[in-house]
Amino acid sequence: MAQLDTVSRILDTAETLFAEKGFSETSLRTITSKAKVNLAAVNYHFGSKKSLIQAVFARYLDPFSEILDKEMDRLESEYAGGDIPLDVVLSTFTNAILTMPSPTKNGLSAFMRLLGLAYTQAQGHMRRYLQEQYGPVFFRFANMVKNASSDLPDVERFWRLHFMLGAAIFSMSSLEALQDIADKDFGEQAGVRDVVQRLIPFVTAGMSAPLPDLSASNE
Amino acid sequence: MAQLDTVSRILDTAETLFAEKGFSETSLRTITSKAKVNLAAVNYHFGSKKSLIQAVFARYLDPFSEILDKEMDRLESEYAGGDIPLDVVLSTFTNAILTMPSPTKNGLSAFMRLLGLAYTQAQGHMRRYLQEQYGPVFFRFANMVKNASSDLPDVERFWRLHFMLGAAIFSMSSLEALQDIADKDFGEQAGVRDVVQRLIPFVTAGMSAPLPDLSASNE
DNA sequence: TTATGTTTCAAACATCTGTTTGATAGTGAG
DNA sequence: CTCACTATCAAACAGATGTTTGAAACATAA
Repeated sequence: MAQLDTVSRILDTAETLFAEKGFSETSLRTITSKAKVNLAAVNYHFGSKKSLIQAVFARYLDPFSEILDKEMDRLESEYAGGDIPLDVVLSTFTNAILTMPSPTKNGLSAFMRLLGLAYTQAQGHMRRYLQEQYGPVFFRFANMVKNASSDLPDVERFWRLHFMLGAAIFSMSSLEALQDIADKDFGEQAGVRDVVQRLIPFVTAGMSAPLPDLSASNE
Repeated sequence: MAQLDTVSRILDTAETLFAEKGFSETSLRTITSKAKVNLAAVNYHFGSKKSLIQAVFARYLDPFSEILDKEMDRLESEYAGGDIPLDVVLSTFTNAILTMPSPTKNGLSAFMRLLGLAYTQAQGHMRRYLQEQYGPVFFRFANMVKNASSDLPDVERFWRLHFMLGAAIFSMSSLEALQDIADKDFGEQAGVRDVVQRLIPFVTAGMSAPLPDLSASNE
């Protein structure tokens, strides 16, 4: 491995360790020793551990949100005001993920794990940071989904969007473990692309499922 | 609140705090002070923090797995060797969750959050514990799903099962946050039952979606 | 060269962590 | 009552954590 500068080495190592063990389970000492930099380097370059976590995310999400934004431009001009099918909208999202030049060699399964962790583990600062930083782009995407499923009641779509999100984040964040099982049990060596390609029909069908009967009483 | 004994007070408080902030983010001192018991009480009654975490899970999963097992008995005798529709199988699972007498007042959204955390956060001991302790029941359930979707290739079903799992765990673990948004944006006060009732058609449709085209090259 | 600003480093800091200890009550049986 | 057992408590323990410090090394420009 080429001798990168201190900042990059910290980011790479932190990303790997965070994805493996979580944020609070990864100490600065583990990061810095594995990255072969001094302990104080993190606080010197990033200020705090929190800021380091945000920096790890930014390195992925900055290029991704940019690509997604451009892809949505392309899509809107291509369909020129006409209706965009739902599966096309969804594929745009996943394609943006797949074509994104990975900032590190830790594939995007690492990043997906991070996303999942950020959503479930970090209750406070991380979720707020993500919303403030990348909210507009995802809001735009959510709007495209809305237009592509205009027959769906708003509330229903809201929940289904999160079902979709859950299916994606959960399976992607456990990707490596699941790939191992799939390989052992079925002899199939699935790449990230294969899993995504399986995911698309699943969520598309879920989005166009018949409406539920909510006649039962509330809790 | 009635003055419960030390063990129960610890379990209740630990459950709430774990669900709110995660396992490693919750210290024994926070638990014991909030539960108004001595710090040493946890180690005295449970042995260690790890064992406390497992005890919190056991209090939910022991009755749940028992109910699920009996429900599967009932289902098999009712259909007497015949094919059981997929949505019936899935509803059995969710009904087992919904009808389960909650050991605490922290509804089951707290427990769902715990499950999600255990799957994503606790990398080692927790997942192993869950598998060893409750593996057989869930294996039996997975088999029922298999019989109810026999037209699906094994690999495909494997992945879709995890998509399903992700949608459920993810949305349930963020349930309260999502309910707040749904209430604010759409004026709908959805209970746990409503969300589950929305989830069923979504995952059922996903399970019976058309097979994906995997012609593209691997990564 | 000197001077200036940036980066690295070992060491220490203060605080928090899970766990253990030994003393002190409380309880029920013989 | 006495004995043995269980439970609670304040205090201490040993170790890990994020962060800060002040000196040293390095680079760059005047």
